[in-house]
Amino acid sequence: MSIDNHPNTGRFLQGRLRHAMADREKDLVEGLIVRTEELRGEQLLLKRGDFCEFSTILIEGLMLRTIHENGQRSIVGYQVAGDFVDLHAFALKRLDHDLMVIGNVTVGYVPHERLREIMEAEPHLARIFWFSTLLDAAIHREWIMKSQQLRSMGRLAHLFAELWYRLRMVELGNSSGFQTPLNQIHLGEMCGMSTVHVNRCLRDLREAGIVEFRRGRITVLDAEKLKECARFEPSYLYGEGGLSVGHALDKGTGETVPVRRAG
Amino acid sequence: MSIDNHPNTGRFLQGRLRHAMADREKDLVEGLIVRTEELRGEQLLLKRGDFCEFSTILIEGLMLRTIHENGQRSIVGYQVAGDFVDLHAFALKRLDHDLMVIGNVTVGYVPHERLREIMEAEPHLARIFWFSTLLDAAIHREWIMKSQQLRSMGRLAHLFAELWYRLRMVELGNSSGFQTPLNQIHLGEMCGMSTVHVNRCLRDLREAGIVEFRRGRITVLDAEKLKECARFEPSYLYGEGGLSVGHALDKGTGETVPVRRAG
DNA sequence: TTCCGCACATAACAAAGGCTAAGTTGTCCA
DNA sequence: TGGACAACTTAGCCTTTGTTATGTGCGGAA
Repeated sequence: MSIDNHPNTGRFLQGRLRHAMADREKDLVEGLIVRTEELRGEQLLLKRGDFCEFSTILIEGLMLRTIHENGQRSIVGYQVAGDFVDLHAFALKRLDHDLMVIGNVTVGYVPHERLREIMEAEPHLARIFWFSTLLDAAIHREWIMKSQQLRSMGRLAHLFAELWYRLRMVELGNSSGFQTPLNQIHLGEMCGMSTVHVNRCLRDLREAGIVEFRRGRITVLDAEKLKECARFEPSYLYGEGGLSVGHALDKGTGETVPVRRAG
Repeated sequence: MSIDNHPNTGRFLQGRLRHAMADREKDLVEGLIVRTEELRGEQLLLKRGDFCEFSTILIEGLMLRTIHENGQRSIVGYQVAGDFVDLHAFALKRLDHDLMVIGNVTVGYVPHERLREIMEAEPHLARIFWFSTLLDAAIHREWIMKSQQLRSMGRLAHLFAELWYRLRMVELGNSSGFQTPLNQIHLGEMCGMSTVHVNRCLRDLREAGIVEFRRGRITVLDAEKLKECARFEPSYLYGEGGLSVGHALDKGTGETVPVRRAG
């Protein structure tokens, strides 16, 4: 099935890259996809150490970046619909972590050969791709920060706040909450805590009137309290529309203010 | 002072990028530096939220990526001599974290304008720059994993193991250990634990005959025990020489083995 | 030399969170 | 309809870690 007649094309590429790309560029990127695949349940898509010759765009659903070490699994990140999941496989070649799908997922495959071609022909797109991987890194840093500064309830709240924010950017979820294929085990693996303790904290969050987690449905009871409890400050997601890649590079607008001169 | 007569030029760019670049390319990158600066003590180089028009190469010393939130400081990463520290400022423009120098440091400044030019003229270098930021992201992921899977003593051991490994890649440090400007407060901020507990764990590590920390000198007492205690598996640092960017992209060698076909 | 300040060290208590072991609920399928 | 199974829930105990308080040792400045 081509991307053009996929039922979810509407949401595709409306996420992190939407502000920085012209319509023509969006068409170009969509045209890179040589095949789409639908997957369901929890399964491994790519293994740590694999070499690959294609990258993956997440068209619909949720994907997890996991690392298995000494029998234990960690979830070190996730991607939502519209994300270019696997761009770093293009430059790294060998993956340093696993990619898993969860729930009902549609992925699109992009051969590295075609990526290479388009990046030479369209330097602006190349920078946007780079930006996309840098955004993942910024999210990683925020996760490191939260793991250092927040106790378990705050970490859970931060996860919910971030997920909610990212899902609303692609018009999934609304002001009352969102759906997710994650269960309490996943939450524990994402926040570095035991399942039992996840459950305790979920009860605390519910009783505090902040969020409610119930069988794959997250209901935000009080957005302000959630933000405060999570100390959630979304600027690291660069979601305000001014991704600035295109603008600053193409036009050199006055919005870039140097703080130290290098001359 | 130009980079050419800087006393530490020998180590410059011998780190993460050394295997992937031709001598000509190394010269090109060194030529990008318009000014070097020496700094000492602990000071802020760039602030979260700053916009900048240059990137930074760390020629000598140690730099920290920090995030201050509600009066508390987190160290979410660090760079060692030879690292291209600040490449992501080129594409992100607005920084999501602070950059601090610590100890005796020499930095080189590269204007974004020159980066832009060279990346268009030398696509291979552009991919190497991209790779460098992806390597930072891989390190972030490992930090997330270790914060989820290891208890405090293991996290500390992992930090020492990684630092030791990265410093030896640039010929700082030797088989017995290394020097560092970090103190116990920094260690706590890097591993997400209180200073008191850092001290407890350092005693445990010393008494277990694993590593000894003493006023800026880390002595590795038993490399095997250290590796085991930290569950340190350095493949995420892509340090084996096969960074594969140049190889796979330039020659399409047989070393890339696709695991899933996208056609 | 003496004093001051910073980094390091230790102890005692409190809080957070892990672990084991039971339940309970809901859903799917024979 | 009932049994199997997975996800969720709770309790109790114990380890890990944070907090507060206080002490020690070393190097630099007057």
